[in-house]
Amino acid sequence: MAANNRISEVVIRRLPLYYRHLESLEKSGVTRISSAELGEQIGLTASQIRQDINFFGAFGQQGYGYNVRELKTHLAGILGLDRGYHMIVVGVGNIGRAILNYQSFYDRGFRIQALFDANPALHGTRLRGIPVAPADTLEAYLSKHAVDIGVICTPREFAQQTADILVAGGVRAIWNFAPVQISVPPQIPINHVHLTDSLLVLSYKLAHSEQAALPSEEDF
Amino acid sequence: MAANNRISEVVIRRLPLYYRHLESLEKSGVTRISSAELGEQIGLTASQIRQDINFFGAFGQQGYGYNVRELKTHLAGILGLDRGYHMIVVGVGNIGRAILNYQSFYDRGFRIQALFDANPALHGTRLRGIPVAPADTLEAYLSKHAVDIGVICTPREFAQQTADILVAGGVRAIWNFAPVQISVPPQIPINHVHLTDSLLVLSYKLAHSEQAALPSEEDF
DNA sequence: TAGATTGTTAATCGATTAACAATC
DNA sequence: TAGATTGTTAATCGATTAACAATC
Repeated sequence: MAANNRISEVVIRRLPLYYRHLESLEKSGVTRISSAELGEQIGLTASQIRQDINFFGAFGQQGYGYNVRELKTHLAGILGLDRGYHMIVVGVGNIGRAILNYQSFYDRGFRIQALFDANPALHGTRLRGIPVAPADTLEAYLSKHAVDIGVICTPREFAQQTADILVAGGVRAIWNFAPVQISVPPQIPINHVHLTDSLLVLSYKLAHSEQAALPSEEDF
Repeated sequence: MAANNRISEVVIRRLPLYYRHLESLEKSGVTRISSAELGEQIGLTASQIRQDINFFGAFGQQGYGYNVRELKTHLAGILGLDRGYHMIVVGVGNIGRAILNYQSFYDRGFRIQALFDANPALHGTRLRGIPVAPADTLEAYLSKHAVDIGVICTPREFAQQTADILVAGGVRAIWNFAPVQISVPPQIPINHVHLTDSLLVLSYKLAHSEQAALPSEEDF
């Protein structure tokens, strides 16, 4: 599906935005939309939206625009949401639990099969119905189960070794929340979520915003 | 500090990476580094690094490179980390707690003063020493305390109204974790953390990776 | 000093926007 | 059909890379 050859990263990163917005349009009962309307709603130009979509195919219709449900379905396919994914989460501290609680992941086909944690108090318990196994049983688990996405929510010092075990065990992609750089073989897609980076960008904007000039250092 | 006029977003988003890397170099005892070495280590060209840094000033020295500690200090200033920020977190579910547990935010000057939650069981308790107040006391709290950054970790349906209260109460920037689009006045910097987007990008990459062609649909 | 490496300008590359013929 | 809006090519804009003189 999809003429995928070398789509640029900036385009790929806009796809989830398109997808989310189409989902919400569909929920509101909107059945068709033009690139101009869509652009206005999500803050992009109509040109850019048409360009982006046309990297993958001609899903619109001249004189009409796009069928919301149809375009959404195409995007789901392009994003790989038309298949199911098996996920495991290693480390069920707060971030691990936050992910577990995201119902929308489940709805989009991302199924968490198992949880792993070093804390013995959690072993044998279930969180949201999913069993928590000892972290040192991860390797054995992977030898018996096919896992698509491994989510790393361990403390930073265990992140790399966890990634190594995941990759050796055949996990096909890594989603890393540990605040440390992790290296994996180049064919394994990996996404890092650096919360700190997001906060520092916000800090930059705050420090350089108009308002920033006015208030004094500390007013507490 | 800093010739800040209209630095492009892509440059700004690289600053935290530079900063984090310099921190780690400093910890390892590295005192000087050239743009070529730095580029190799973080995967950018030497040219790009020099360009990025020079938007803010000439912090290097010909024939020598950059002094790690000095450049880090400059970047801290540029990012606004040389001042302290007062933060509050609204909603202390898993994401709220995860943020609370990020020691590194505290170390960089982001101080969480207060927590708010709708759950009565939490009222009057403390998490990591920080008191949890009822969500409906947020407005009163803001009338008495100056807050720089408001972190929204509420369920999606309360996110916009929380943002409205924060902005009306004088909060200067918003960090939003609720999976919904929030609107605030244009002068208020806002950063959205969309975990779903990150997962969908990973899904895209997995669906279009080399390996993806080989395995069958479901092998479980 | 000679060697190294920055700061900065110029050249290239890629992404966005504009324009318009095709067509529903 | 006439009007609307896509798909797509061309023009513009911006970001990255290359090059090199300045200088430590």
